[in-house]
Amino acid sequence: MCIYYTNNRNMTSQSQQYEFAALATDVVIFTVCEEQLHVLLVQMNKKPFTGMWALPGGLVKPNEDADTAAKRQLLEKTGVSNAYLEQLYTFSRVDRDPFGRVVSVAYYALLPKKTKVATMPDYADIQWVPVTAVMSLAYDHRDILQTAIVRLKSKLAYTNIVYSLLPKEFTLSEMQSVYELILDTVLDKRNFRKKILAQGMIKKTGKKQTAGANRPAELYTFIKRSVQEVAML
Amino acid sequence: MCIYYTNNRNMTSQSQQYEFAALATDVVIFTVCEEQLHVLLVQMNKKPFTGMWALPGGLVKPNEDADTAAKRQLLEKTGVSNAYLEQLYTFSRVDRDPFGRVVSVAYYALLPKKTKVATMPDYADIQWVPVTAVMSLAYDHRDILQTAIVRLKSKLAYTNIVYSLLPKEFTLSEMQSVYELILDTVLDKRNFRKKILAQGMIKKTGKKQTAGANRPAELYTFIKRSVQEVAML
DNA sequence: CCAAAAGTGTTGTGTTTACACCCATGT
DNA sequence: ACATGGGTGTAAACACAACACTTTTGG
Repeated sequence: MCIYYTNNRNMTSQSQQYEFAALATDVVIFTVCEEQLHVLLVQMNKKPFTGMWALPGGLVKPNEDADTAAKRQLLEKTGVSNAYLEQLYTFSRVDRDPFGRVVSVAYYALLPKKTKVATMPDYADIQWVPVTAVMSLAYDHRDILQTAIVRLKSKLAYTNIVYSLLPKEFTLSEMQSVYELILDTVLDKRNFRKKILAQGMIKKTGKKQTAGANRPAELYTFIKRSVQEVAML
Repeated sequence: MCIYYTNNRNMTSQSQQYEFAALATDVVIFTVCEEQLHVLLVQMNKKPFTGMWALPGGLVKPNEDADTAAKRQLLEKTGVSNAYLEQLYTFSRVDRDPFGRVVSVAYYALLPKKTKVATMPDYADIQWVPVTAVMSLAYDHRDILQTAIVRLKSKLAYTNIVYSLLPKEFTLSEMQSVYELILDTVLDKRNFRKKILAQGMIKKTGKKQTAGANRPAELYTFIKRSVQEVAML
């Protein structure tokens, strides 16, 4: 665990004042279920945070860039490999990790539904938690989560990423409810449908979804599942 | 230059597969002058990039977080300490630096006008360059610059940060021209003025600015110089 | 008096909002 | 038959886009 860099850029005579940092990623994994925005949290079983909850994360390996590490974290924790994943912000407070200089490149991911998660040997527990129910978290993870929520809200309004929170086929009511839950607004059903359909981004599948004692809903699907900048609301 | 971390988070028996990285910041410093968006570049005098141009940047010190390091870079290169400065993105490609693992937390800064810059001993030269004239850059700095330009455009449209590119007192024509240059659009003078004045973010100073053989322009100033999310155009 | 940039309103068009009832199904 | 959520149109208010001439100054 001793690494020697000889000739680094800008490292002149006073190079002893520079240090190396451990590089980590933490991933804020969101999903919508039971009419609430949920985030995936792990419970730590190591000191000094034993018993506390934290975002899933870990060190970046020598042959990985941060994106790859985040993708790996997501896969390890959820088994999902094709979710929406975006770099969020880099957190580098000197004292953010009690064990030393650890810089975290934070990411956030969006999953279409509550995926079953397996408890991992490294953690005491792993759970989906409604964001409104999140109390204190280890490290600076509260800040990371807060930053992720702000980013998610703004991305929902200005892009079509809502597709990554919805299953392949979905009803317009489901879609509207995702906006209402996350943006904490109430939307007019008729106006919402008019606007969304006018974007031309989704189409009817022809199928219908029967759910209980009411009229079955048309199922829609996204024509393109790629991010585009569009004013959604 | 040998650093030993004993007990890091998530570092279990297989910890030898983890490595430490040097942490750097690079700062994309923008300004508008001579009817063009300019970026501040430094010319390297060290191998293997001797003679090539790059973004100003350097290693983060042990007692600094990335924000502080970026602020220091900006101050060292321009003498400016109160500019708009925002984290942009973290670049972590494994081979982005030929000397070893260097992760760069990139920032971008906005200055109100072409500040005189002093050549520093560490660099062969330092210059304002129109972004359209930038050819290849050292490291992955071309990507960083491209990312910064995209971010700047979107921030200009959705926030009031244009204040950070304008002097304390400015004319509406100057303001319009900043939008036109950066967003590469042509705006209608009357509609622009109507909209900007309707935001209520700027007010007349009462002073006028005479510039050549024409009618003097009213000077305006921002009521609040803080970032707000507003649809500007 | 000419050149050059500053300043100023109106009208048509499109977009957004507000709002209430019928439809299809399961129990 | 009734409870439940799905689905639909219209009118008024507002925002946006297009458009041309007068004003003030310096040379």
